[in-house]
Amino acid sequence: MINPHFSTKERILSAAEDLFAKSGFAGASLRQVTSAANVNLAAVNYHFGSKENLINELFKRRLDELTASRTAALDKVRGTRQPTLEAVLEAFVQPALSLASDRGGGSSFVRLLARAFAEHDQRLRRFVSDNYGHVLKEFAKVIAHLLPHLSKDALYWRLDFVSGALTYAMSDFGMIKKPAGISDEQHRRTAAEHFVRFAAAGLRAP
Amino acid sequence: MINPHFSTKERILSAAEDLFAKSGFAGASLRQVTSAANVNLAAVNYHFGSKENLINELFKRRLDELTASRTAALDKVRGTRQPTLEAVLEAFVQPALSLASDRGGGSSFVRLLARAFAEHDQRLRRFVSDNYGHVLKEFAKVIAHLLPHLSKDALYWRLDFVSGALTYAMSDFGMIKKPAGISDEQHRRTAAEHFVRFAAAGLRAP
DNA sequence: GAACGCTTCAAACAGGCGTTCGAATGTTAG
DNA sequence: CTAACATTCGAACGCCTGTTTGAAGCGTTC
Repeated sequence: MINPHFSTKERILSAAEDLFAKSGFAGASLRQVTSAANVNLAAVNYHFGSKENLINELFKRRLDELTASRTAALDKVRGTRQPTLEAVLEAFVQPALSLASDRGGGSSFVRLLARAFAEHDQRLRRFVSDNYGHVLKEFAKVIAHLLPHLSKDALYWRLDFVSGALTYAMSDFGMIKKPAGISDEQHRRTAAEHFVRFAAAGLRAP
Repeated sequence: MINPHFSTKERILSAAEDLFAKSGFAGASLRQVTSAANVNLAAVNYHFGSKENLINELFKRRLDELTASRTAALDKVRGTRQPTLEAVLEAFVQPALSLASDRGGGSSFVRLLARAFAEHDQRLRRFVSDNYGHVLKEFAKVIAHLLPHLSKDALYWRLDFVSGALTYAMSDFGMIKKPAGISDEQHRRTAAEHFVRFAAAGLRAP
């Protein structure tokens, strides 16, 4: 399961991602993680200091990547002459989708994100919103500009619905919904198309 | 916090609901639960058999209530001459909202539902879908009838987005989004209005 | 080769976990 | 009052938790 060529630190991160996604942060123990990573138990505290810090590093690794490619995609859309709502949404979804399809185990992380959102653990929520909230604000600004008729309140609610829809839909990827005989890549593309269409219409609601 | 007039069993259920919503099923211990409920530790295993069974009973108590009132609301809508999509969505959301506003602590349960959704614990998912999936199917049928132009696939995806958006938004009720000086009841009503409008438009997307 | 820093290791730590047990207590029926 | 039952209680069970410790294994540098 875990590639032995990777460093101890990376193997711990990968195994932790998988196990936390499967059993939750409290549900998966460090012994399970280190055993899956083929690593000594004490390695976690040596490399990460504590279980809690391991969780933070885990999010940092993926979210840095995710927000970077989201920012890039958004800038690209902004550069075009007439940005459409669909294009902005695409810029938001596509990076998450390619993360989920990453061979490096990003699909577990997508489920982990959904879990983190459901948890009302203030510490984790704070960490995420502090470090990555600004990207979401950028998207909100562009979308607000594209929907000038919408009140601040309504926009706020609808953006929340959009992120909820995305989070939960993504957390199911590869679980139950994929029909047999369709490639992962194709599955994700149709997922993205459905989502963008749905979200754009919802945001444009009268 | 916990009403001492209630029976041991009920106090355990209430305390468990709160604590599990706050810390997760693995994160909250029976000692925390029984201590919050002002009840002896052994009472849980005496009344419920095990922690796992306590969790099941917890869901049963609320979901029975929720699905019953959803079914009633749907039947009412079905009885009208020209059911609108908005009315059907209202029938789906309103029972969840009044559960969340229930003085009996239903608001914790709403967050618990969001958590259960995010957990990919097969046991729990199975329990929920086995016992309450038929109500969702009823809603899906009515909505499908109202949107005849939609393919089965598209409908499936969009219903998933809708439930994701709802779950996610509801899990935040009373947390950060409520502006000061607005009553809970009013807050929930505007939430429902925003949601129905958003979801209806998304479902109707071209 | 000795000394160094970095990493791994087995073992142990104190503490919390779900569950079980037998005695004590409370409640109901004859 | 007594017998029978239901519930509560404190204590303990064995197991698992995150973390710490000190020694052992390394490759590098003097």
